[in-house]
Amino acid sequence: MPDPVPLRPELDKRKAFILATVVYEYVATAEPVGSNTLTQKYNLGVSSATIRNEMAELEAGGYLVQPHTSAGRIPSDAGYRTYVDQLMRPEPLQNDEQRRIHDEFREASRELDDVIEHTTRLLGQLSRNVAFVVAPARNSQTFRHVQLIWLSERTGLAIVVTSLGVVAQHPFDHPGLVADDLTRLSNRLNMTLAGRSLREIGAHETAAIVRDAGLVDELAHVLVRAFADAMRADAPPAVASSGAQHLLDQPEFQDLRKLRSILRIIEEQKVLYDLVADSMATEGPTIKIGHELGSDEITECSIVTVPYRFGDETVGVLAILGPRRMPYARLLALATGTANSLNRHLANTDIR
Amino acid sequence: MPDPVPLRPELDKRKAFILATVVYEYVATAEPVGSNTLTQKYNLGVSSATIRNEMAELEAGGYLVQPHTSAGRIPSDAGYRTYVDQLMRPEPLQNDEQRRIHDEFREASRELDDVIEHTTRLLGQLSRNVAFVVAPARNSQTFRHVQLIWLSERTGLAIVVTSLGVVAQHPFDHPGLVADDLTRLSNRLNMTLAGRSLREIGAHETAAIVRDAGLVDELAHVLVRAFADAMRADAPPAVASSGAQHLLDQPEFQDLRKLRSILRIIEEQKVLYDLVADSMATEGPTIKIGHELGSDEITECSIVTVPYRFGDETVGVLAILGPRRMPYARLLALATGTANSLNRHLANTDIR
DNA sequence: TGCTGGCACTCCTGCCTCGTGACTGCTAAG
DNA sequence: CTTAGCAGTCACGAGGCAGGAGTGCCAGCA
Repeated sequence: MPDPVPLRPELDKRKAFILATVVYEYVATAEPVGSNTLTQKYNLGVSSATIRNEMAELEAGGYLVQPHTSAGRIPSDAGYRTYVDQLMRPEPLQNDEQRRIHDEFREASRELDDVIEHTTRLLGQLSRNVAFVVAPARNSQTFRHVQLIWLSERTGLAIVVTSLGVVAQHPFDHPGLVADDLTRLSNRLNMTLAGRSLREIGAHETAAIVRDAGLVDELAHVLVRAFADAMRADAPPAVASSGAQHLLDQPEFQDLRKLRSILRIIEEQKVLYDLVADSMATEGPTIKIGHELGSDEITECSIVTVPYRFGDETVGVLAILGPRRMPYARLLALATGTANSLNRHLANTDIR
Repeated sequence: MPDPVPLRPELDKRKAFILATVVYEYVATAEPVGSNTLTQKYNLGVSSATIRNEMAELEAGGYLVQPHTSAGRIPSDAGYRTYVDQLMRPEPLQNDEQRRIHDEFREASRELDDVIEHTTRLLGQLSRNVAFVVAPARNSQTFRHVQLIWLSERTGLAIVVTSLGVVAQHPFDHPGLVADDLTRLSNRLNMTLAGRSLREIGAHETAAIVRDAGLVDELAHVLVRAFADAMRADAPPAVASSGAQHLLDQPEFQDLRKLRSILRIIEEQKVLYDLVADSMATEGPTIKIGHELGSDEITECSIVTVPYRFGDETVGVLAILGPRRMPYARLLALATGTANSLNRHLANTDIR
């Protein structure tokens, strides 16, 4: 049994450098890093024997692990964590990536679904990893407009427009619909609800407004339900994903069993959402490494998430999922840069 | 060089049975089928030597191939084709599958996107292969209603409702919008266009209607564009897919190179669409085997497609993609059964 | 003429062995 | 504290070998 990992004993400068270099090298090569590689490729000023001693201590401290006795070392979860928190140098976005992001959003549509889809694909391509994006939940949006449309004597449609331009529709049936009734009711609802958050608009409030409009009870009931359905404030947010094929390029996923469990996860929106839900509460980026993800199935993975905003509020998150051995600094820059562009785009999309 | 495959020389009854049995056995076991296996597992009434002679002739006829000298035989594309066209017995839908489909559509939503998404997942799960569904193109739908909504002095929204309940939105900006103008114009458009196919409604016709409404020229121009954008009749139809993880269960995709190229294809809606676009012109199901797919990347695959309908017209297709070694009869029944349920559901969804 | 048993031949597959190379940890000396 | 040297460990790949599955062909029989 290894000793329990001590809580971050101060690393001296040399140990820190060695740890950072092991991470860097392992991320680049996917091969366990040995003491000889370090002394030859990096200018350390000491011999490989010294590095061996240091590495042994880093292993004792829980930062490195050895896949087997006669192999080099690879970072542990704690090693990556220390690297990410303390050692990693922020990396600026490459010019061509910057440009690509800029171009993508310049010609982006104003339809939210399209934007989310395109953002996901963009992030998947640039990161060469799996990207997924949690779309804004209905309840983070603001009510703009409702229109009850008369389609025939017995069917109508409730259409709700929100701040992000999302149009939610819900059809309703009732014998004896009258166009004027619906128009009058639409106007009432609009006057009362405009500008308010979907979250705070409760069913009983709308019910009261509908009742005051003086409609047949039964019709009122149908309308309230249609309206509530169209708002659907509590529906789980959709999750779009892209780039699953990049997993195959990673040596850690040559094993088909691992690959399968991850592919299964990627196809389940609910699971993806659960993986990143808590990072929506955080202001800045979040990085989760291996076991920190809390799921046995993907202990070999890490996820970088960056929330994006609409108005003053976080409404969703961008995420990049890949092997723990991922270029954290680059992916962080990429996700952050994309999130910034998305923020700007959404702000311009607002239907004021 | 093998001789060119003769065009379907009549197979005698015994050859036909042997071919069918080889397909059946190979689909079940994924192992090349030898003459001994056939005589032992199936009651043929002749010895393995006779089967060997027959199989050699089937190979000469292009129906079977041998992976290597000392192996059994597997069906060629032509072998599968003959099996599918002439030998395969239709298989009824299993009861539990039937029930599952029924349940799924009973509680299906009335929103088209939801329905397509659920259908795709259903088909992926039941087929244990990759399923994808081409959503109805806009231009196969009928115009029901347009509503130009006034949101503020300078922004409005064009909302188009079609027969399938799809709501297309497009925002527009123009200084000095007047709610009454928009309402008046909406009414005019509705009167003229209701019930017509989106395909036949041209931009110049709408332009004429808008012009007659007596609006400022510039505003008229903006509205025509917004309306045309919302109709977007020429947009390529969306393609939803599900079940990629099932590929990993197939022995033919243990090779990561093959797997990668297929995964890449699955992520490209355009490519998926091109693979099945022509089968929308066909009345019934289509089965494409290996090279028939016309793409070098997926010669190891087959696709079963079944078109689905809305009103009198084919609007999209369900597809199942898997290894050539797929249970054609079962998947055909599955896709057909699902398409039937989808047809029924869409017919009920129509907003009359 | 068609079917069958027998037989030699081919070639994949799994298994074992063994050499090689890449590491390590340890020790003793600087 | 650092370093050179050295013995020890272990994964990995190549090569060889036996076993087995399946074929084609041939000669004999109904």
